[in-house]
Amino acid sequence: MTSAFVRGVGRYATLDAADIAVIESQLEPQVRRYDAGHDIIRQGDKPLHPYLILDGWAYCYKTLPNRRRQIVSFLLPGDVSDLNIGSLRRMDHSIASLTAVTVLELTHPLTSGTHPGIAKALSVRTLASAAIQREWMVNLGQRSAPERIGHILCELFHRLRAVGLTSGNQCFLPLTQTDLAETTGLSLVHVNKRLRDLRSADLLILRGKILTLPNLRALEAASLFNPDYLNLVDVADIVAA
Amino acid sequence: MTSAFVRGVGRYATLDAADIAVIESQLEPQVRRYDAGHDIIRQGDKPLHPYLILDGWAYCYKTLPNRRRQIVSFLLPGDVSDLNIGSLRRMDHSIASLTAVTVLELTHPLTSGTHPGIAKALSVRTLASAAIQREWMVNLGQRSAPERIGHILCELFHRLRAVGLTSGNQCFLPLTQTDLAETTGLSLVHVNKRLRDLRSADLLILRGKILTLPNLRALEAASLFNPDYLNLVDVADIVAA
DNA sequence: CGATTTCTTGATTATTTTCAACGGAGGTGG
DNA sequence: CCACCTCCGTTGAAAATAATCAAGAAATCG
Repeated sequence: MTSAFVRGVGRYATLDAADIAVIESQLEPQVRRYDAGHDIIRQGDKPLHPYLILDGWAYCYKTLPNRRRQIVSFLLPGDVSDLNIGSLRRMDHSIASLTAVTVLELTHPLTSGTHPGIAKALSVRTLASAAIQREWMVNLGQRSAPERIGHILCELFHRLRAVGLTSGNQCFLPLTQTDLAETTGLSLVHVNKRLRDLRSADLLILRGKILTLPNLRALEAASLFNPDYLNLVDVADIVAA
Repeated sequence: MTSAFVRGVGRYATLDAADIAVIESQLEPQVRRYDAGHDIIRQGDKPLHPYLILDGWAYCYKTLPNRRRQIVSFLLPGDVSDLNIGSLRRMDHSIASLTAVTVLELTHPLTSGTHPGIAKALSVRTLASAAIQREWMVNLGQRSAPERIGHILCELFHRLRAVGLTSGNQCFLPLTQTDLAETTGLSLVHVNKRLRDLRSADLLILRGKILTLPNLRALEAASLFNPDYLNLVDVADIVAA
């Protein structure tokens, strides 16, 4: 259970033995599980505390009065939701589970200055999320439909690989085309058609919920994808070198 | 000089006399001025420290290899750029001045845990930026062209009003139509035409660099704008109540 | 197995971009 | 002071891109 924390968060700062002991001793009571497809917290609710994803996929979204939705981020194992969220009066967005998820509720002792190593690691992780959000704005504002779709798939693949959740050129991808549409700001029908183009250009295979990227470099090039913004320490790249 | 700090940041947390003394004693050496239209730090550079805007407008942007640009945020007086930015290897975005700006460089003593009141106020401010970024994603992904343009103008007006930079229904707006295009992810030509529509619907007047909103409520409604996400403590609303 | 969700496709319509051109404002140097 | 230049705003027309509408096929789930 600790492993997702260390994999996802410990990577960005040195956690000493005392830090890890704190995490382990405080883990048990604050771990929660949610089934797939449930809201964990809703837009308008009073915020409680940040969450660290231990296992499964979650996502953040905002709803407009006209019922349209925009997915604003994905939370993968090791990811953290907004750290100081407790300071706000109301949630400006909802967080929901995409698959069954296990989360760690980050109650005060873990995020406060009492354990500087942990707090530092968490805040660097938050900074990484901010960089991802900026890149998503570029995606939504400046890239064409096929580029947007390819870009988000490249991003997810890189992020999953960094936490050991890929195998070869494959990963689990629990997204429907509707989810992809709400992520990329495109209509469902358009996502379907551009996905077909990418498939027939042999840039991806999407069957069941398994995504295969037969030629990651080519998809990256076609999507104007550059992984620098992710600030990942990529295990696969280290091993390959 | 302290006033912009207290107006923009002190609003979100209680700063005690000692905090304010620290800020004032450390202000002088770290204040810098930039002329309009200059990069303060560039994508790819090694990050130095966060900035607090004391006066003037700055903005953050990302450039794609194909020369297209996306503006990802505006920094108004009292706003802070990413706090822990020093932890990253390279800037994922550039920061530039739109007008002449005065900034406070937030060197370590101000952001560290040594002055918890200041650190808290700054981190709440960062959280507010994250909420704004999420709303921008909704803007880019889910709103139509006229809604996008109206929405960003409403946002800027509210943010300026919250720091006392509006007078009546007017404010200074140093943006060209090209800037608006790079913010909203639209082409320059299209921004020009939708702006004309908004003008002829009497929802805005834009002459020189003065923006007038004769009917803010109507523009908000037309743009699906709801100010909750800004988490502002709005002086004008308090006075009006 | 039936019911529901998800995926797929074609046709039509709407929105947005691109291309091309011109006018005005403001600054610079002769 | 005027000629010139550049940046900014404006407009019309054509082309490209994406949304909407409608309907049927495939997959998934109790």
